Amino acid sequence: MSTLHLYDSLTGELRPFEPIHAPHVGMYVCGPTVYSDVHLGNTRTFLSFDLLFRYLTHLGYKVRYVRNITDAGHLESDADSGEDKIAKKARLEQLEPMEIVQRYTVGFRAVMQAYNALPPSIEPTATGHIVEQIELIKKLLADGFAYEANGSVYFSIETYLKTYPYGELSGRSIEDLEAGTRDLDGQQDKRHPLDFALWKKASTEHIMRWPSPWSEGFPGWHLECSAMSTKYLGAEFDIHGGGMDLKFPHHECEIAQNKGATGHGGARFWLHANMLTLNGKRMAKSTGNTLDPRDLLAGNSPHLTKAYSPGAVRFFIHQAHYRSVLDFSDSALQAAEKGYYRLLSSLDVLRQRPKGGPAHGSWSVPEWNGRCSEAMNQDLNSPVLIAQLFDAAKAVAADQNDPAVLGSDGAATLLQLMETWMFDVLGLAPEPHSASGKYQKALDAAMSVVLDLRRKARESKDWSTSDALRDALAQGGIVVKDGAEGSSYRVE
RNA sequence: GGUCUCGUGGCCGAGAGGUUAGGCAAGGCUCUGCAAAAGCUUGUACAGCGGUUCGAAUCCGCUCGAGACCUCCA
Repeated sequence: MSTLHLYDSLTGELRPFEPIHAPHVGMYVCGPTVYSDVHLGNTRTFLSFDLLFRYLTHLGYKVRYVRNITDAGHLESDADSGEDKIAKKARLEQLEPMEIVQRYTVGFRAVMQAYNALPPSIEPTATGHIVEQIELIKKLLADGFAYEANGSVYFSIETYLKTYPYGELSGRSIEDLEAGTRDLDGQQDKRHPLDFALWKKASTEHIMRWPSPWSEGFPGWHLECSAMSTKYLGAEFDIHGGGMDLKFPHHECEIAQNKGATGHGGARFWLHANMLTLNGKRMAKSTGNTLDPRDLLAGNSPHLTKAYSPGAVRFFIHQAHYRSVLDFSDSALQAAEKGYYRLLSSLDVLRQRPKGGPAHGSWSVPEWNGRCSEAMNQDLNSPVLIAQLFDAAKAVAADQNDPAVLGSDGAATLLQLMETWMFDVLGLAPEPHSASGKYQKALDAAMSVVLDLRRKARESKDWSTSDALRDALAQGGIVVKDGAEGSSYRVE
C-alpha cells in the first residue's frame, strides 16, 4: 500500500484517502469545551489529529485545519430547567461566562503549545458564529427538518428518516436507540424522544443568551460544528475528526443537520481517536480520574513518580495507535521515555559521525524510509513508524563499528529523514534539556574542570577520589559516562 | 437493560489464516578499576472451550473478563 489509507468510521473500513480538491485538504476537528482545564485524555485526541495534520502536510497537501472552541456551553440535559454548563460554573465562581471561557481557552492553547501541537488554520468559536447557527436553523425549518415548540427548535428525526437513514455512524438502529432512551424531564416539547435541540429558549437564570426569531436563547449542542464546518470547509469536505465519545450522539446529529441543510453529510472521512484511560478507566473530570497535562510536565501528581518532557509524553502517546485505548501509567511512561532518549542519542551519534565509508552503505536508507511511509500510510500507524526508528537506531550503532553500513551519504540522508519523521511528523520537539546558552556554557566549563580532575585521579588509580566525584555529581543529577575517548556527562 | 469494542510474552504495545513487530524490564556477553552508559544477544506470547481449515493468535460459536457509548464529555 503506497498511498495514505484512513479508517473511516462511517463505512467501517480502511479507504484510500483522496482529497476532493487536491492538493487542498479540509479537515475539521471537534475542539474542547472550555469550561474547565483540558486533561491528558483530551490532549491525546488533539495530538492524534495533530499527527494527522502533520502527516498530511508532510505529504505535500495544503491543509485547512479547523478546530472549534466550544464556548457557548452544552446543555446539561434537554430539560427546560437544564442550564448551560458555562453559566452554572460562572455563578459558582462569580465570574462572567466569557471570563471563564477566556481563561480555559488560553490554558488549552498553552497546553497545545507545550506539547508541540501545531495551531489549526482556523480556531472558530461557537459564540462567534451565532448568526450562522441561526441561519442554519432557519434553513432546517424551511425544509421541514425542524419544528418550533415553546420558543425552542428541535430537529425532527421522524421527518429526517423519510429521506435519510439515522444511526449510520454509530451503527445503531432506530429501535435500539429508542430502547435506550431515558426518561428525561422536559421531553414534552419534543415530538419524538430522539429529536434533539437546535435552539433552546433560555430560562430566566440562564446567563448566556442571544436573540433569535424563536426566543432569547442559545444554540443546541451539535449545531456549531455543522455551521462552522460548512462555513469554512463547505458542505462536502475531506476529514472530520473527534474523540470516540463524540461519535454518538454528537457526530450522528451533526451528520443529520448537515444532510438536512445541504444534502451532504459533511466529511467523507470520519475519524475517531480512542480514549486514554487512567487506572483502566476513562479520564473524566466528573469522576476525578484525570491527569492535567501540565502536572505531567511538572511531576505534580500522585499518579507520577517524576516529571516528564513533552516529547516523552508525545512519544508515549504515539507509541499506541490512535484508534486503540491507551492506558496511562507512570511505568509505561518511563519505559517510553527511556526508548525515546535512546532514539535522541542515536541522532546525536549520527550528527557527530565522522565522514567515512562509501557513499552508500549496505543498509538501504531509501528502503527504510519506504517502510516508514508505509506504516504511516496504514491509517497513521505511528507505533510501527516508531519501531522503524528503532531499526534505524540499530543501523546507526552498527555503522559506528563499520562505516560501510550507512556510508557517508547514507548517514547524512538518514539523519535528515529521522529528524523529519521524529520532529516534523511525530512532533517530538528536540529536548530542551540543555540550559539556555550561557548556563550551558558555564556548566560545560565547570564540568570540564571536574572531569579533568577525575581523569587525573583515575590515571593515578585514586579510585576513592574518582568515585567520590562521580557519586557527588550523581547526587546533583549529573551522570558521568566513561567512554573509550574519555568521559562525558549528561544531566538527568 | 440495549449497541459495540477489546482481552497478545513480567509490563506497555503493533500485527494478523502459514514468515523476527518494536519499546521497557529480565538473563547472558562485550567494554570496564568498579559502576554507569553503550553495543551484541536470549526468551517463542496471543483469555478459556469448542468449530472451520492442510494450517488460527488471526475466521465462526459459546464462556469468562475488561472497557466505551446509550446523558455533557476528547
